[in-house]
Amino acid sequence: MSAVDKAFHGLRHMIATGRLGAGERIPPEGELCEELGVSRGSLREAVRMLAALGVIEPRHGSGTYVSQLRPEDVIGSLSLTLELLPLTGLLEVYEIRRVLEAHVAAQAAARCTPEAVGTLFALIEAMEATDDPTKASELDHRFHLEIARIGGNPTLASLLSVFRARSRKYQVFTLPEGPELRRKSDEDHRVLATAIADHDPVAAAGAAQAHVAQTERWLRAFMPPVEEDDSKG
Amino acid sequence: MSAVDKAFHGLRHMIATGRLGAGERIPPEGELCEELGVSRGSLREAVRMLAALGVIEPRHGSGTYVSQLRPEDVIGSLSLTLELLPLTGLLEVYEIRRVLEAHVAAQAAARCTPEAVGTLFALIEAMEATDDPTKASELDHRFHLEIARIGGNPTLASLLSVFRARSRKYQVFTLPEGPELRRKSDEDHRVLATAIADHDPVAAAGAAQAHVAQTERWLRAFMPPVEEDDSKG
DNA sequence: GCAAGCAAAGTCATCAGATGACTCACGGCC
DNA sequence: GGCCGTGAGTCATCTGATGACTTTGCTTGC
Repeated sequence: MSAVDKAFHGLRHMIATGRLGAGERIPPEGELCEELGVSRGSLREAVRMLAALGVIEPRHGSGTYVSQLRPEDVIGSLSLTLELLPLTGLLEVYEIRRVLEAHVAAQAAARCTPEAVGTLFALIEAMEATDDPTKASELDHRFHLEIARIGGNPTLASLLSVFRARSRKYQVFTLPEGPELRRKSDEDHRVLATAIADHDPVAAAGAAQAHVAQTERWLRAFMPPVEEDDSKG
Repeated sequence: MSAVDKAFHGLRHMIATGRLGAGERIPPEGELCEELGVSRGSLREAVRMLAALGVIEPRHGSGTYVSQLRPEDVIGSLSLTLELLPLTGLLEVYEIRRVLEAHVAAQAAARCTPEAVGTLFALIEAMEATDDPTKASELDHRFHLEIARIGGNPTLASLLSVFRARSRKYQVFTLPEGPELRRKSDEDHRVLATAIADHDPVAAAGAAQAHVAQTERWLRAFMPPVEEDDSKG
């Protein structure tokens, strides 16, 4: 076993067995090097691996801390790499989204509160009011995130969040056909939110599935290639 | 932006834009250091991060290669960290599994071929024939993997594979009640495989969902803590 | 007594150099 | 023609040194 592997599995084991708890600061590099029997360089590579996977978080000048180990911490690590998949992968992701969005919509319909319904319709109105495609996309994301939150499964919510981020890269609303697509999308949102407000899981699931399928059809039809994405260079 | 971040995003960008294609060998460390303007140490940390995420793969003495960028390459990176989540996270994973296993079962019922049916029943018989809980667990895994494969969505198949691995860590079959649980599990498998063979998506989805829910109930009931897992030290 | 600012220790970040280990292809040798 | 050694290329690891950042605690001035 290589030195980096030794350090990686050693650290992971410390966390798995509870010796290092969530949120806790891990020993400084020097101590860990001695305990694990590797050099600082190898240890740092192992630390970076776990950091990329959302398990630990180094803070310059302070120390390295175990993350909260919430589902979104670990699942969020996919967001940086899922968009590297080729397009066939994206279409497969849409199939998963159809199923899961339908499920969370049904769950949300069964569990939603009046306040949650208020939030949903507020987001819809904000979406309909704006002309900025970027802002609309952001509000769309928050709308679906809110439904997933109401659904009551944080792991599922973060998984869908990652999948949506992959889809959102394609910015379908900025196309010439954008306004028309947005109008249809806004309609879908109202149908979905109404079904949730009515506590009608079947209608909500159907509306969610149809909405995802619609987006997927647009994407198949226009298929704009994604090239650059470093908006925050 | 830190040196490691610069190297990480630089490499990721090269892959995202197609400058480095799937399976291709990336330039040696020295060249990349010069191009990205970082030291070898920082570059290596970035390489390790991408390797942990399943995007690239260093081979000692040969070079560093971009992975095939298949869905399982990227999604498989979750398998090392998902088991670090606390138990509440595991139960949330089961909810996702219920939905997705039901979906793939339905898809498999719609798409399955006679050969695939033969494979399924062969696995079932092997499962029923063995007394070794570990081997039974392995065959169980292959059985569900085969259904997911028939379902036709590799991304979904690898996602479910990761989720099942998390559940399998709990080794429910090694409990005193193991034999009885296995008998019930084998029954479930026959019902599921029969529904798929009959091209009955509704029955298949129901059987799959019931099977996952059953496993989940056992886990809630017995809840054996997971401590160690370094079988391959 | 208190608050602002400063100083020092602790920690991670980065770089540079050197050596070892492994892979692979080329060419000589049998 | 096949086998084997050899050397170039590449990644793996260690060591040492320096810089940057955070945190803490103390000093200083009011």
